[in-house]
Order: sequence, then structure tokens, then C-alpha cells
Amino acid sequence: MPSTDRKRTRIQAENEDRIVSTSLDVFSKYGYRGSTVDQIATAAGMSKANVLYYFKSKNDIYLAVLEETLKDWLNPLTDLNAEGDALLEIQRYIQAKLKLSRTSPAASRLFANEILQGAPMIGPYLKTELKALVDGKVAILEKWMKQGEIKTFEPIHLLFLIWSTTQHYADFAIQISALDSSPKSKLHKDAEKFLDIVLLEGLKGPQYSGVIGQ
Amino acid sequence: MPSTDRKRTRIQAENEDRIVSTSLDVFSKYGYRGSTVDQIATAAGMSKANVLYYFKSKNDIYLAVLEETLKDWLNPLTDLNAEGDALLEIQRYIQAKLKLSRTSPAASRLFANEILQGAPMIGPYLKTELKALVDGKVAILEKWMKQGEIKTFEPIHLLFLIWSTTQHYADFAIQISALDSSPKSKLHKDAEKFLDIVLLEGLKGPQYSGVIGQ
DNA sequence: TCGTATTTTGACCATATGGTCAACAATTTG
DNA sequence: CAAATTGTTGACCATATGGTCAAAATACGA
Repeated sequence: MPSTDRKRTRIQAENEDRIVSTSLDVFSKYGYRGSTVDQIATAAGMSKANVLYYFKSKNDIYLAVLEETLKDWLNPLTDLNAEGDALLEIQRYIQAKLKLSRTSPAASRLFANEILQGAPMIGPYLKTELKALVDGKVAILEKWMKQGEIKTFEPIHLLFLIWSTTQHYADFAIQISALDSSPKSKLHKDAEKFLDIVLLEGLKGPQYSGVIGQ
Repeated sequence: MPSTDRKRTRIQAENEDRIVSTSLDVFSKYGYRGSTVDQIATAAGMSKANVLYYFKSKNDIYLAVLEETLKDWLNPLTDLNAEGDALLEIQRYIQAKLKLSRTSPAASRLFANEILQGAPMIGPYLKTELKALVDGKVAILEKWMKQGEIKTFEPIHLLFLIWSTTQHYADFAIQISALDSSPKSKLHKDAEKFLDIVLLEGLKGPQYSGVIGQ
């Protein structure tokens, strides 16, 4: 077996990385149950036995892929800055998520699959680390509300909206391409424009909305 | 085998219905590959062989479930009425979709799973029937834009936003409950309020936005 | 180059799963 | 009630799949 205690060999590093990156594609396309070790092995250009020499089970591969992908996927939220301008910060966050959706659709689908199946692996993580991160960002949103920079509402729903709309372009790409034939570059540009126009306007602080309402 | 040509017997009707409704739960929870005929049989309280007496394959069950669920799931969009008030119509549509997400989360997850896996079954349907329906509704949105009832943007993205945000509450329910401990009734009320406040304001026609922008 | 540690794999095993079938049970029909 | 039709299931089959293992191949340090 590959020594866990010593340093990783060159070959170990190469193969483990290759397995993980290949597995992201496979798992995101077919889900955990729908993916087989043989598929992964073939896609990575090695034998099944060899894959299982580096990871002792399919589940271990899946965990490695999740961990590897998780941090990148959630990074943009970390950057939401309490000191910045509310609307600009939100706009930046939306754009960062949209970009991720475009450049890493597999990561998005991997999580969508995992959550849909009831988050059997990352359930605990959601309740602890992610919850802590989200609570912090919710507090920032509340601060902005008190300062009148954005309207008042239950702040977590803004996060849900941003997540769902941006990830939709990765997770439901097949449906989108069936309904809209424009090239992906236009699609994503239009998505960004739309969210910009509608959301930023809709979020603007209550001092304006009172006037508009009349 | 159950006669396809003649009329359905009482027992056929009962059992086929039971299988389909049970399968919705199973398929939506574990996906197609993750669900087994045995699971379905057990959940429906019959033997595997008996289930396969009514549907000759797992795939046939899946198709029946999809078909059964599809129409209910898309009904609200049909109701979007060109003659009505733009914002009210959109608001009604959002509320209808949110309600479906609350009352039929399994249907939502079934589709999410199907689309995530690349829509192997309903792909053709998406490109024909759903596309036609969507094209018609997009035309309505464009009309509203020309009349200045709502802002101007690529209209299909509004549909994507409504679908993604409303279905998110069903598809990502596990994540949501990990991050927000409020009871589901409050959650959905807040979601509705939030979408109301932000979206309807953000969508309002360009005659207002010019003023706000300055 | 030699010996050791690492890497690779074909063959194999146990289990899970979709699906079939013949025999038996219940229901319907005349 | 008897025959015919419909319904039910345990046993079985073929295949797929996760995982093991011993033996062969390769890489690597002294």
C-alpha cells in the first residue's frame, strides 16, 4: 500500500492527483451511486486495482474529491467584506459565483448531487463550518440593512437566491441549452446583466423604495 | 402480464398507482441509479416480482413517474397570462412555484436529479414541448418590456431565476435546514416576502429606474 | 548493478441487482 | 360452481460491481 506515514512519492503524487481530478468529472456526471471504480480507472488511464491501491475504497475517492473541491467552491463567500459598499460587495459576490459556475460546472454538479442525496458525506460540515461562515455573513447583511444600504428582509434568503441562480447555470446546463441556443458566452453575459439590473435595483435601501412605491 | 389492450382491472389500477406514487419518493431520494426495484417493492408493500409484473422494467417505472409528475410541475407556467398585469402575473407565478416546492418537494428533486444526470429521459421533451411553452412565455415577457411594464433584459433569465430560486427550497432542503433552524412555515413565508420585495421592485419598468439611477 | 521498496495488474471473490419463469393463489365471469 | 383469467411469489439466472491478493514489473537508492 502507499505509505501514509512517509513522504509521497512522485508517482503517488501524480496518480493520486490524476484520480481525484478524473473522479470529479465522473462523480459530477453520474452521481456517487452511478459512478463505478472501473469508470474512474478507465478515465484516468489505469486499472481498477491500481486505483484501489491509492484509495482503499470508492468512498475514499469520493471524500477526497469533495474535500478538494469544497474550499474553492465556497471561497467567494469568504470574501464578502463588511467594510465594503453593500451593493458593490454583493455584485462582486454574484459575479464571482457566476464565474465559478462557468469555469467549474463539475464542482457545482458534484455538490448538487451530494445535497440532493441528502448530503450523506458533507452533512456534518454544513451544520458546523458552513453554518458558522454563513452566520457571519448574515450578520454583515443585517448591518447593511440597519444602515439603510439595502432593504430589510430575512438575510439568508439573499444567499439562497445568489446560490440558486448562479449554480443553476451549471446544474441545469442541459435544460438551459435545450431552451436557449445562444452561445455560452452570451448566455453568461446576459445572466450577469440580468442579475445586475434586477437584483441591485431590487435590493437598494428603503429610502428609495418608498418613493418608487408611490 | 397485465393486458395492455383491454381495460385496466381494479387491482391493476390500484397497484400501478401505488407503484408510481411510491417510486416518486424512492427515485427522488436516491436518483435513478441509486434506486432499486427491491426498494420500490418493499416501500410499496409487494414483492419485486410483482412490481415487475406491472412494469416490465425499472426504466418503465421511472418513465411512468416522470410523465405523471411532469404536467403538475409545469402547470403554473401555462397560467402566465399575457393580458394580466405584468408584475402581478409574475408574482402569482412565483407564489405558485413556491407552493409547489413546499407541497411537492419530491417532484422537484426528481427533475433535478434527471437534469443533473443529463436529462437522459426527458431531453427530447425539453427541446420540443417545453421549449415551445417557454418560447411563448418569453414572447409575453418581451411584450411587457416593450410596454414599459418591466425592465428590459434577456427575458429567459427571469424564468431561470424563478425556477432556480423556488426549486432551491425543495432541492437543497437539507442544506437549508442545516443553515437555518426556523420552522418550514416561516422559511417559506420569508422566502415569499423576500422575492416579493426584491424582485418586484427590481423588475419595475424602466421609467422609474432612470430616476433611481441618478 | 544489485537489492529493496514501490507500483501494477490479472485473476478471483462475495454481494447486489435487474429481470425471468413456472407454479400457485385469488378473482372474475359465464 | 367451474372454467378462465388475472395476480403473486420464491427460486433462479446473468451480469455488474466493490474489493482482495499474490505475483510480476518497475523505479530507485547505495
